[in-house]
Amino acid sequence: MRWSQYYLFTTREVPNDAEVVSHQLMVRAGMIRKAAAGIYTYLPLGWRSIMKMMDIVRREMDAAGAVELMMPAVHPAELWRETDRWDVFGDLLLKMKDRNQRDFCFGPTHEEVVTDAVRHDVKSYRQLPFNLYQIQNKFRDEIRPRFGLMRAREFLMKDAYSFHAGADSLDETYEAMRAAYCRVFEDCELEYSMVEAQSGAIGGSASHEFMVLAETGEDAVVSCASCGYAANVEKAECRSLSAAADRSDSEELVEVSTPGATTIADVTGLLGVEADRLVKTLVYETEEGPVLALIRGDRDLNEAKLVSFLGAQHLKMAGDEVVQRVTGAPVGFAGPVGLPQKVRIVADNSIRESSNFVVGANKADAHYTGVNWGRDVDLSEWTDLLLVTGGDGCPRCDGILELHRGIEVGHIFKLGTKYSEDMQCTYLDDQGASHPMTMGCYGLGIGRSVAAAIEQNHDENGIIWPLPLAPYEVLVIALTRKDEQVVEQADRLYEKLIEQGIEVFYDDRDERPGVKFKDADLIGIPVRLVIGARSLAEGQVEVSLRRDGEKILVPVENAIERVLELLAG
RNA sequence: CGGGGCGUAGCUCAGCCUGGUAGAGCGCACGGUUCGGGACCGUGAGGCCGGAGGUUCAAAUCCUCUCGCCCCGACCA
Repeated sequence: MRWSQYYLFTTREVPNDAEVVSHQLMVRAGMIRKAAAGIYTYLPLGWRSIMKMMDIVRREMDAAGAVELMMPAVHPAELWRETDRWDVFGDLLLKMKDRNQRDFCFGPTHEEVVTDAVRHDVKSYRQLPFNLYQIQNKFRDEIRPRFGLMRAREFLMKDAYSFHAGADSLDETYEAMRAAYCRVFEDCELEYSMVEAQSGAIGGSASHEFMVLAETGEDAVVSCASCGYAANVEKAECRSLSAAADRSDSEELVEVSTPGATTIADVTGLLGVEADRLVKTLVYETEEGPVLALIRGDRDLNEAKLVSFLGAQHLKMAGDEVVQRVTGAPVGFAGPVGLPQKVRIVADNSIRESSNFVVGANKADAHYTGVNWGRDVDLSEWTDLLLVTGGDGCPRCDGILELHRGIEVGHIFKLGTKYSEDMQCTYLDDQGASHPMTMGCYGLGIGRSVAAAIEQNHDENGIIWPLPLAPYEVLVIALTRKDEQVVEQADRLYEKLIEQGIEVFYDDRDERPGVKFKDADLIGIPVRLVIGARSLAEGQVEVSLRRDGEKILVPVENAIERVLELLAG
């Protein structure tokens, strides 16, 4: 493709609404254009990379035995009401009405639609298993779309759904999908990590996320270098923390005055104790009333763990009024001892084995010291509520966990029978007995993967495409339009490369060399072939890789050969 | 949705505090000089200052309301 005939406009300025580097570079390189918050046009150059990603995903899905189909983007509300998700998904569902005021939504995911199709078509265990996938625009009315394609409201996703007669069959497909996802991200040359994950709103039992490691990732993951354990911090476990306080339980319960000390830092400063001697008391609201959660003062609580322990539908930090009502004190002085009313208390294992803690006294400007479980307060509900972080002990071996940031580019779930039960998607077994089908589902963010690739592959001058995702493989630059020799040779080499089946982009614009080099760096095409008057006078052209920039002068007649060599790696 | 910030030319921004008829750089068009890492000179086009209402002789500027966008939190491929 000749640039002069293409639709590509780069910019020098970084757009004022782009925060992360992949977003900035995609806009500057003329790959995407924003239509509204989280809603983008994929411009021709961007669309090519997106299509490359889709091709890779298709190839691996097909190879893993999945079958492609295309489901509607618009879903009737009735299907979503069958699983209750019309309400559970909440405002994330982009809803609309048709002319008859019937409710519809734009599909954010397709469990309902695919299950509806399957329950009509499939009746027998003999027809199982199968795995259906599509690549389609999804719609989620995100509370906060951001970072360009990283969290968009309309975004391309590959979603697959497998149906089985029983868990063993699901396990096989799940494993095949896991392997296929690994191949996809390896094919893209991305540095990624598969981690244990929380299954979230989609539901189900086991689930794994595929994380591209990047500073700007919105997720945190921990991993163990010794045994390979890796998990999203939402899900991660760790070895029990070493006992924080002495075990003597000799100290007496004493109320101490702590005026204005509403934070852990305030209290440790005032009392001269370490933060791990404090117990943080967090007040949460659930649909079944308030709950207190206790955790060691130097650590954070993992709300996902609390939710699943409580089995709650909704969980949020209590507001000031609720805290006042439940503890009888303003925010900052809550504690488990001497509460004005009976409240459910859940305590983290991190504080179970230790004693002589400091807690809030449930009145303004006061804390207790020397608190001991059993003697001063009875705690019956113990569980793991810890938000694991770097430096914690690996739960599987004696290694130490490292903390990384990651971009969630894929997520696979064992759904079990959650949807098939709600929607009566059943089959008859060989005894003629009816069972709900066992399901799996497998999502992969197309645009997000491309954005993640840029996060991982760029420098101060622009994108450095991994070859498999590059919009074109080779960029031919005619450094000037004024020199007939240069133009003639560049045209010829461009045609030759096309004949070789190479995807080649040709900068044939009448621009100054500096502009062309800057743009070349920005759009990041992996292999560059420069034809300039100076070297051509000596019968040479210049071949280089975007990644290292090292320029090799080669005789014109060897140029194609060298380019092919570089492409081959 | 809570907290913060911003809407002025295609892009990045100044002007606003202290009201007086709209600015710069880049980009774009034309002419000229240039031509291996975003050249230079000249000329020019381009803005109901996000929208509505109000105060005022006079509003980009002050006030009210609205819409949009961005950042921090809960959500997720």
